[in-house]
Amino acid sequence: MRLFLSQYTNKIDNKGRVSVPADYRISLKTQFFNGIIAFRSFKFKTIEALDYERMQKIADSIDDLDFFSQNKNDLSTAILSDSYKLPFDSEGRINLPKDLLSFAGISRYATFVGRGSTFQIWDPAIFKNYLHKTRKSIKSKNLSLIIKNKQKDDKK
Amino acid sequence: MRLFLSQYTNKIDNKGRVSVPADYRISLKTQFFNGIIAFRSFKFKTIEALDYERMQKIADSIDDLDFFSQNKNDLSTAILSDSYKLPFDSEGRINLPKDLLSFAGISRYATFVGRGSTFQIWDPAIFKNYLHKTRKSIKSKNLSLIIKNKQKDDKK
DNA sequence: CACAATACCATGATATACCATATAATCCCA
DNA sequence: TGGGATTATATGGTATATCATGGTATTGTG
Repeated sequence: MRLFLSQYTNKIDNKGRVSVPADYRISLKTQFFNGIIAFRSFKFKTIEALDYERMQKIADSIDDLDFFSQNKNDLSTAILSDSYKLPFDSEGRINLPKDLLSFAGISRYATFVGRGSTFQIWDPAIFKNYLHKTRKSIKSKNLSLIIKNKQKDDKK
Repeated sequence: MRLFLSQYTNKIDNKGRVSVPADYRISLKTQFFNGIIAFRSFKFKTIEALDYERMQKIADSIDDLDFFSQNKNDLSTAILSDSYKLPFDSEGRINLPKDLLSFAGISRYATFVGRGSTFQIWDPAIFKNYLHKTRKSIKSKNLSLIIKNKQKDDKK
């Protein structure tokens, strides 16, 4: 079972290549494609990334929506058409398109951020700032309560 | 069923390795990962630790397709991205990252503190101080409770 | 033919696996 | 119940494998 955790900051070389953390790579190798799917985040200045099989599921769920609905058109345009298939080289690196790099404000280093079933790719400084703010706001709430509630949800 | 109890203080060697108490290790071995998940506490100057399966449940509860929810984004990032997968070596030791050590103020020795379904890793001196304060406050609470009961009795 | 994308090879640093010993806990038999 | 034997555990050190990174060769393509 895949589980993306923790943070890893790797260097982007002058060819645009960057190593995907080895810990992530194991979870990303699927039957049909050895690499990642990446697209621009809707909420943050970051690149969203996931494995091929998960993207297939998203595509399937979009197909299930009413063909003529506005939602389907918006979603398929926003996600599917804007996604990149980024295969690994033999060393486990990917080549991040300039389009995505400039969107996320990434230049020399990229921070891989685990989010459980998916992960994100941030500029190190921008992410550090975001995490700091988020931690602050959560500190005031009761974390153990949040976790308990989430586990309750699982039983549905 | 896992149940972390008691306290154990172990030495951290110059490579950053520290033995997880044997008593805890049995509860931590899961199907997919033999080790612990550790992250910075939101409440105390300590490292929070739990088993892999418990972290999976937390991750699974984040809705697959919901890229739009602000709360879920913040929460999952703060917890999942900030946690470390720390596998056991063949002797049952883990390698505590410097990031976590400095956060918890740990240097040469680490105190493992059982909390039932999870446990914490403290600096021995800081924990001793915290425990002392906690016991004090409990004592005073008990005292006030006894007094209240006595007063009830008096009314008989 | 020129260029870019991809495949292939090399290396230093780091982390992991492996082995060895000291110490503490447990067991077992007299 | 005492005390030696045995096992489990914590800790220390060394060898090995993995990983991130840099570079070169080769392929494909316009």
